[in-house]
Amino acid sequence: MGIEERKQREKEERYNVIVDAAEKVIFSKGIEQATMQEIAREAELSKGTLYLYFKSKNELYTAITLRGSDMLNRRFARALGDDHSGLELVRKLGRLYLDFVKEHPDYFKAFMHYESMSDVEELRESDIAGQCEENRREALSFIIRALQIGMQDGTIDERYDPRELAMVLWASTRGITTVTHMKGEGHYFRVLDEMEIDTGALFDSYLALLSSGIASGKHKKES
Amino acid sequence: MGIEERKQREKEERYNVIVDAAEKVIFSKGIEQATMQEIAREAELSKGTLYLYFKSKNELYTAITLRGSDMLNRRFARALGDDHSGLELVRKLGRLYLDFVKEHPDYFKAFMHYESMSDVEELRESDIAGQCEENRREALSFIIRALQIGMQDGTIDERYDPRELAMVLWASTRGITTVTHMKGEGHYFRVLDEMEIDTGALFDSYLALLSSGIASGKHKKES
DNA sequence: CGATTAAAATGACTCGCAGTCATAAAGTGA
DNA sequence: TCACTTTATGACTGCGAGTCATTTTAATCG
Repeated sequence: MGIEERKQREKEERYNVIVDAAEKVIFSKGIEQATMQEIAREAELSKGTLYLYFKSKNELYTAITLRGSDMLNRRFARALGDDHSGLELVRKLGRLYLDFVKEHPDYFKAFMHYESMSDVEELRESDIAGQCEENRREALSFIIRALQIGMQDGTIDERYDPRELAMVLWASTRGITTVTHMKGEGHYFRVLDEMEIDTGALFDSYLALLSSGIASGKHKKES
Repeated sequence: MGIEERKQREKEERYNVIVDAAEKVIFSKGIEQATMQEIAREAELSKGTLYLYFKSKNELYTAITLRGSDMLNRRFARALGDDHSGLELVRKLGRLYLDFVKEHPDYFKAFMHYESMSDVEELRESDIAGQCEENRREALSFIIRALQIGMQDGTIDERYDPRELAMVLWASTRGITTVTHMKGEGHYFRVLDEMEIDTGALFDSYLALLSSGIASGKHKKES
């Protein structure tokens, strides 16, 4: 009796069709200008149906956030499988994040929006937001693991608390990627345009700075 | 003939009355739930009048952002007058930013919203947003100055490009303050709650990390 | 196969708000 | 007091999020 399963599958399929449509519309006109009507049209469904799958427009946008964070975490997970030193792994994770932002600025925008909503009651009731939180936890755990590997193989200073340090790295890297994101097409951020700073160089500076801070004595590259 | 001046003054006064009212309403219910009608009531003016002073609800919120950034910059400016080493100044600026966020989370929320709007056309036409950009430039220039002071007095490694480094510091500090902000009342950020990390300690770690990265050789505090 | 019931989809409708604009009031100057 | 300009008003419009009574589709059973 595979009927239940088939129904389940069809439900997931519809869910994905809707999120696909939402991405098309929201990525092209922005969350504020996008309307549920248009997303419904794009998905070839009625507006009402959208509300059978998502509690609100915001939750639908959260589903997009979830997709982005899934993708990012998959990349992180893959990198952790590689055979690198802990310090290299930490750098690698940072670089993957940056690449992701450059490659998928629309998902990053969704991340930003999700964060700016973090004090809205509505979020807490949403399963989808719950999964986003789970992904955040996982991402952080990847960094912690990389740090622990580094402490074992001697590339990272073992006097740090890996959990605290992971949070510091996560947060500060997020800041750098935000700036990189805003350097992109169509953002109003004058100073960034005027100082003709290359964001690649910016990120390299950042990594060098951090590396020298977290590396164990013998692995610091001092001039 | 002080009539023109008086009119000017009255205009500014009304502007401030409106922004005061907007703060009351928006800070208490959030930008999405706040209505222009209610802000008008709070300001004891009609809704139409609000639109004589602000192009849109978003621009009104931008005016709040401007107030916040003015306040922050004033604090920065004051600190730069103090007699500190460059390295200490850089740390001081970071700490001032953090204190500001803790003291005025609502302004910081406005900052976040302003950033998440940076790709909306509308912003570019707004004088008020222009002043926000000017403030960003000024804030960055404070950091650059602190770095230059440090390079002169020998507390900061002079091999860095101060402008690039300033941007790195600005961006990464922003990331840390964001996390600190989200640790506060009513934010949905599970990992942060579960790991019972103190944000004060987090910031200290961050500062220590950076300091060891940017300090000149003789000013590093190695164990 | 109908017939019966359950589940999913629909789109017309409500409601609330951002933003407008014709009208009114207040201020200015002669 | 009148003519004219500037500022304020709130009724009004348009639009879009979210709802829900109704219809359509699909599963279940005799």
